[in-house]
Amino acid sequence: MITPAQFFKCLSDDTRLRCVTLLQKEGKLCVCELTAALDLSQPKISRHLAQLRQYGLLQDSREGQWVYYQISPKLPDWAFPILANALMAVDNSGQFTKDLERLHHMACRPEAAIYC
Amino acid sequence: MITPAQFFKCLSDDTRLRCVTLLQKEGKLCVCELTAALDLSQPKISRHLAQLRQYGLLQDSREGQWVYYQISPKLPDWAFPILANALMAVDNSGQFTKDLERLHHMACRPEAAIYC
DNA sequence: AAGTTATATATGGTTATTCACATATCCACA
DNA sequence: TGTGGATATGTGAATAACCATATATAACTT
Repeated sequence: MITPAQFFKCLSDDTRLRCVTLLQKEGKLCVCELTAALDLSQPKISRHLAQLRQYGLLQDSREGQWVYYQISPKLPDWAFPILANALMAVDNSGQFTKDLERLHHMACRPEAAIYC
Repeated sequence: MITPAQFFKCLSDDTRLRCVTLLQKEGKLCVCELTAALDLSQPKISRHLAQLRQYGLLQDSREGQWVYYQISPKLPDWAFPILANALMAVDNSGQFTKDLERLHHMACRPEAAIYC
């Protein structure tokens, strides 16, 4: 089980924090959506997601071609309030707002792929 | 001003997390009290405290021979709930309990120095 | 002023983190 | 079976973090 220090280390990198707070807000996103939202290279995102998955903070699930990530529901009880507070900490920040905008304006999001 | 990622990095090391949560619980402690409570070398504690001070998470104040540290009251608003949750996360853990015990059984704590 | 205690920093070595670039794997679909 | 999009990983380099030991500063005491 993840320790508090390990948990905070997961949130101590800007790329990881942006991924986690986006997932906290949006529920479930695939790698390509996170790549578009954060405007970073796919390998970079993928590595950080793997790290978060290995610590047990994220859970992945494959749906055909896409791998979706979400906050793991199996986290210890103390973790969830901290995630909620982390979201409040970054909400209203310019960075987070831009990430959300890029996500919502993304062309051909997988869930909407049928319309492309 | 400290960023959320920097703030979480402060809490991502076990030594720093133990210092911060002890201070969160006890209010104000000097270096020698923290050294006794954590049962670690004084330079190690001092370096981590300096780091926390430089990020603005802790505030120091000299009182004669002793330098006291406390959680900085000047932290951004989002930081305080996270600190409260961090305390809940480590509370009831064996480590935190032992740290508190060592602190309370410490011989000649500065505040009680007159009785030594 | 000298000695003692409390605290801070400097140095050097080891390990961990992060990144960019290239490449590999996995899956869907033709 | 092959092609392309989505995701993962291997590698090497730059940087940062951490630790132990030794040393330095600061203040109180006698």
